[in-house]
Amino acid sequence: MTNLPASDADVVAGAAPYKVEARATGRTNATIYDIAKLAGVNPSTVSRALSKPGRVSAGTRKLIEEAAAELNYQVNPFARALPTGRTNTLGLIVADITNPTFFGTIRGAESTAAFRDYSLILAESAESPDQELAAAQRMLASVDGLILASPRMDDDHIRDLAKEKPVVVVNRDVQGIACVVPDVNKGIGEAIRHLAGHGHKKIVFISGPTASWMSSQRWSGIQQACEWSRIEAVKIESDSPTVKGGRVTARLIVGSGASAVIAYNDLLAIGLMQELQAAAYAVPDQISIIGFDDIFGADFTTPGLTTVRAPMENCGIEAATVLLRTLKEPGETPSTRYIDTELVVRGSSGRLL
Amino acid sequence: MTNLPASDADVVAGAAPYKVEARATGRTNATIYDIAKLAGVNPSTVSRALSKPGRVSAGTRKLIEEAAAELNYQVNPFARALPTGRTNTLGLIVADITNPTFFGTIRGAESTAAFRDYSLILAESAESPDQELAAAQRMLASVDGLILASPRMDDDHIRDLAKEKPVVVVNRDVQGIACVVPDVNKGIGEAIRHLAGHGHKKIVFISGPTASWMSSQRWSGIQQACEWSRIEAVKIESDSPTVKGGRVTARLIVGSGASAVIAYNDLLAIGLMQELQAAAYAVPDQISIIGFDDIFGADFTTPGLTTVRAPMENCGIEAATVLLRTLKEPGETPSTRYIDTELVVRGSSGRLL
DNA sequence: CACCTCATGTCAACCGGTTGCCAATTTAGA
DNA sequence: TCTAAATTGGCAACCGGTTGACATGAGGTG
Repeated sequence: MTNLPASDADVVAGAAPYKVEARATGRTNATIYDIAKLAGVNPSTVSRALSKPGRVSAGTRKLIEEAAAELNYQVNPFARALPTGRTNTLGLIVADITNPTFFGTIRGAESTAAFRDYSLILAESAESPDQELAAAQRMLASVDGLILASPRMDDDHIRDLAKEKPVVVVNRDVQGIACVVPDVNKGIGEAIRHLAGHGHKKIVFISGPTASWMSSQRWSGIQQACEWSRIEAVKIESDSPTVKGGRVTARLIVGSGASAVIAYNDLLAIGLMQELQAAAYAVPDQISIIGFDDIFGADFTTPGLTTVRAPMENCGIEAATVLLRTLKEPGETPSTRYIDTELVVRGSSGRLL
Repeated sequence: MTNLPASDADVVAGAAPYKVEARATGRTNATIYDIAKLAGVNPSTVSRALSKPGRVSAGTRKLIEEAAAELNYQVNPFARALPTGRTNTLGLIVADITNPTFFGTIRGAESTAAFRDYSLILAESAESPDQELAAAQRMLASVDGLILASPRMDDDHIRDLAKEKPVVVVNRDVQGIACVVPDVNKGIGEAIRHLAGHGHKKIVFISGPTASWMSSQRWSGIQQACEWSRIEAVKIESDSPTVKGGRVTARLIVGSGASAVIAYNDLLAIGLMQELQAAAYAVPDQISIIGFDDIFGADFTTPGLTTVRAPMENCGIEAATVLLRTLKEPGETPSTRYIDTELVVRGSSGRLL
């Protein structure tokens, strides 16, 4: 009840409002200052011991590391990011999380990032260029670099992003940007030789969305390979690259006179196969079907789907690897990396009976 | 070549080492200080105008917002997180990114988080309890809360994590932790009634991993429903809850005398169906097959797989919603939420012929 | 034994947004 | 018109780890 202690306590309380807040938010972790106190050194020595090897004597370093271990110390990533700008985080934006093509990309990027002690922030654009750009903008501040998987936005927008932070694009070739793209040619070559070897003379390609860069890549690859193998190739448009879209094209296929179909992706191929089988067409005895991607579930069908596998997990790994390398050694001129594709032969393709 | 300008420049360079660094790391964004200068107010006023509505006059607020827009200002999440501890980020750890069961969870959590302007950090534990715990520990520092989807670690470890930051568990019931769990009973009831209505008298349940909480849930639900419907139910163990595991059990099924099978998950069901069909058993004419989850691709099979759908996207949404609510209004006692399941009837189940 | 080099440790400013406290200003009420 | 109440604005400390500049001490050489 005397004035002095009370006022003294007030002053102290007023001087350190954050301590209260800190406890309230559960931020009770040890700091480098605690370590410094325990180890009897200066905080900055602790900082250097933990982040710059060689700057501190082995003995002191060991002392500090022991103290850190004893206090169960974990660096505060925000405190580290604030002055340095290094966030140890990668951003990944995919067009559609439920599209199985991206599962592999996500996994590859995540595992690669985790291996180098980077975190991965994931966002989805729901196939909308605007949402995609907005998500990228939001992310920019909190990541060291960005991976865009099958981006839907303009090339120019991508290049704008790349001016702020390193960007790697998967599944699309953008001038002046580091890209990771499946090289369809190897897989397509295998597919066409496979069909030619089984006596097919005419095939149909069911294309994807007309604006899709990938679809045109695949079609021109098929045309080239067919020319080489003296196979006639025609193109049929699909309204959407989905199972349903595949079903719809079945009628057109039947009338085309082709004995084999290559679809822009597995979903189309599966839909087509379902519809043909429902109409009592035998696959592959009457018609062979080949897809693209080798998505999860491509082997669930009866017969299993023959498909040109795009190793998306490898693309994710490669994209993250390129990005991490760029972060470590900036200045490299961006280039496009090609990931080999390969034909996975299952039951849906074979000899005509 | 005169001394004065040179030394002057040196001093300036020495005095502001961070500016150089800032440019090098691309951190060229506007700050609240830039806004303050442009709007002619104090930086703290800017801070309040942007984060605390009502603390600043409408006019000043508008002025500040215009300045912010003109400078294309984005808050620095690290600078905000450092003093407040609020990161506006949620962490999600899944056991296996390539397991299609989790796709829905990821999407649901991501969309819910994004809607409230939260970011989502994703990590995978590769089914390892140790890796899972390590990932969670790493994440703790950078997120406001954590979602654990089908965690593999001990209950106690989960509770330890929950002492640090709010935790929501999906697909498992942990005492004292907020959980989101599919309630299998509705779907199972529908499945058993469906089978009973088609005249089945004896069914087999192919169990999942023996340690799996979900598997025992499903089995006891099936037992109860079967008792009610006067159906005999027996259990067969599988070595792994995969397509291959399903194939292996086919022999056992054939010898069991049951006319219908319910598998712990869709992968098992699909493997079983493939193997039975390969041995010329007719599905569903000779045997009905029902799975669990309704994973991506469950409708790729011929016939399509009848399955008890676990709406994992809803689980992800619910988990993120619960977590965000907890962050806004702490103190709520954690409880378990149940998400309804439902039977999706496709071609793999029906009347015996 | 003095001098120089090099390794090691210390100091203090800094990143950018937040917030408790108090001063200044406006508005309302008497 | 003057005072009291209510807004609004400004100051400065603070979150925690990083880093350039400098001090200190140990080891090596002539």
